[in-house]
Amino acid sequence: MNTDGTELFLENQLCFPLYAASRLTTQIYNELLKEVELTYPQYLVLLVLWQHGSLSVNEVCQKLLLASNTVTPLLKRLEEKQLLVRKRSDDDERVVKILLTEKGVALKQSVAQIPHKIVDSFKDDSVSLEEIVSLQKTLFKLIDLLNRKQLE
Amino acid sequence: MNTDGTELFLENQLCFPLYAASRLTTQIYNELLKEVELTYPQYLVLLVLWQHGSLSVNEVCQKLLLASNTVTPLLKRLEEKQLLVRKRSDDDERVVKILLTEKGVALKQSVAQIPHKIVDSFKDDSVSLEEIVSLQKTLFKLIDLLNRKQLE
DNA sequence: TATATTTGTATCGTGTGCGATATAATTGTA
DNA sequence: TACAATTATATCGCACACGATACAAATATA
Repeated sequence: MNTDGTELFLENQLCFPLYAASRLTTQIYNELLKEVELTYPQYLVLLVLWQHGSLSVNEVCQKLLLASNTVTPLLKRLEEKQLLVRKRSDDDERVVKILLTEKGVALKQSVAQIPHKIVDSFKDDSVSLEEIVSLQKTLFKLIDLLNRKQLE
Repeated sequence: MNTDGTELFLENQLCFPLYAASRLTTQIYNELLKEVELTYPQYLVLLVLWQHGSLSVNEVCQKLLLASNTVTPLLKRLEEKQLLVRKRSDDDERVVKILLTEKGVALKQSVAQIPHKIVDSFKDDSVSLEEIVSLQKTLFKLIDLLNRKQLE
């Protein structure tokens, strides 16, 4: 294990490929999301709401690893689109609950075919399923590590 | 190989971890870059210029996989900081050449210790060097694949 | 119970990313 | 040589991200 190599590796070859791969993947999503007039971050918010039902702003933040200064405006835009409603909690007046509207619930059907299209986008001999599985595993470990560092 | 599993995997577990890991990693860089008053994208521009010397706007775009609508304002901010100069090429009047100033060249020394600090940030038992190497490899394959799709 | 601290959400300002488009210079072609 | 297509760069508008900060509600503590 070469210390110099490790440093250069992390320096020039880990952060940038993460940055580039993230942008390129998001671009593919955005193309597919165009027809339902959603952005990728908006789609992420809906994904967690479809999965978990009603959540507080803070819970959405936790799931997406984003802060309220990003999530609040995002939720406002989704409320303008009438996909959800923001409602102050009665139990704790600080908490704002996010509730999907009928339109918001219904939208799930309209994006149901996106996973298929994404799979098609990725269909290629250059990256195997095993590699993707391994990639995903390591990414989650990395996220966990970085998330812990951040809270220190 | 389960087709359903693959779809769900790519759908919910590849794009989001890329997005989250990229943001979290960039945040660590930004903290370290604060003292030299650079952002992470600005640092990327300087990295390619330090490595390759004078480049055209288009060459910077190619290296960073960004378009001119992102890179041009980035270069303008770096020019305001007097780290580089933009100069129209004589050969081809469409081309703008980017030249590092003395200050821009000198800044390389000020960020020389960042790789060490990043390595420290990542020092953890949860992710091995082998995993990171494998991660990086797959990311570059993925970038290549996505880049090719984009040009189609 | 008063007050200090913490928590949940929001606001503000700056810097990206990027789709759409514009413009000028160059190249290709009839 | 005209004129169409391409190329390099820039502009504009919008939607994030995020650091810094504000503020009210809840909780902890003296």
